[in-house]
Amino acid sequence: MYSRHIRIGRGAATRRVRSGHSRYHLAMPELPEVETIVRTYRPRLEGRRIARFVSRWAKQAQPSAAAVRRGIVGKRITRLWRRAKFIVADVGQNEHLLIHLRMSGRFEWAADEDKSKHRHVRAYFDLDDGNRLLFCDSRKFGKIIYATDLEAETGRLGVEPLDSDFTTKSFQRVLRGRSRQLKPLLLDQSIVAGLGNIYVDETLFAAGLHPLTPSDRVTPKQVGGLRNSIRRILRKAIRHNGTSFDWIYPDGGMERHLKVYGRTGEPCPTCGTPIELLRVAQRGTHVCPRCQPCIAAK
DNA sequence: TGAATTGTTATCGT
DNA sequence: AACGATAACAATTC
Repeated sequence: MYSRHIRIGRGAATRRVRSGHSRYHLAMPELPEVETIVRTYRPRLEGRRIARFVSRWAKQAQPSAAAVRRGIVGKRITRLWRRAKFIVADVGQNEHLLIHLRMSGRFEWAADEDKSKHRHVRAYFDLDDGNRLLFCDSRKFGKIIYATDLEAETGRLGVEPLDSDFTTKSFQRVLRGRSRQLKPLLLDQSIVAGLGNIYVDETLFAAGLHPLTPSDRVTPKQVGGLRNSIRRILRKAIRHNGTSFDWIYPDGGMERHLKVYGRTGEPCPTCGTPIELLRVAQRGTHVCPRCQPCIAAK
């Protein structure tokens, strides 16, 4: 077992990567991680009836803990799927349980013998097969939502990047129609849904684009490259079960394939120039200054 | 101890 | 006014 330490900014927390019992946990579930979770839990959740729901931190339940309980208890989960970073459980005609993990949310089984994972239990679901599903979330930013109108919850989300309607042509219309820095644009869930800090940095590097590039300065060829990079990297990340920096996603393997994220100061895999850490849209942002030249605004 | 962490939303500025 | 950038916020960790 090895660990790698990464510093972000002056005096920032040290991250221990791929360390078995790390207590430095900075999980950031994005589309590939949520997809992995859905695939992992689907066999044990689809077809199950929810016998009990208990909320221990009511603010995370919407519209209220009581409304979630009334909405889902006694209902059968007919389908578990994903929309952007939402986990969606269909529990009836026009009835849905949506879970957003935000920064630190995760599922655990109460029966798991490793009880060290059972800290920060904020809610749990008892199933008709006797299993108890825990919702753990140290930062309490996650959301548990009961919705009869799915559109009201997800209607503002943009295109699914892996869907066929995410085309270079449609993406180009979006980029050309405004002048906005690429990184905040890609983080905006109402445009392309599901990207977060890790995959935005990775896709911009793959496309050779600087995060501050104004969207209307991106050439048609570059738009195609960026769109293809987004799809290629997300698919690859899903294939590797997402990125795991810690115990929250113990089985992910994508972190070994990240080229700039979390690699400040390390040589760029393409040209050897040290990876730089910038702050863009309040986020730690990793770039190769040579492969991703900065382009001025119009 | 205060700075760092993310996605969403409110507010500021041009 | 409309849009883009920025700050605030949720709470926790060391």
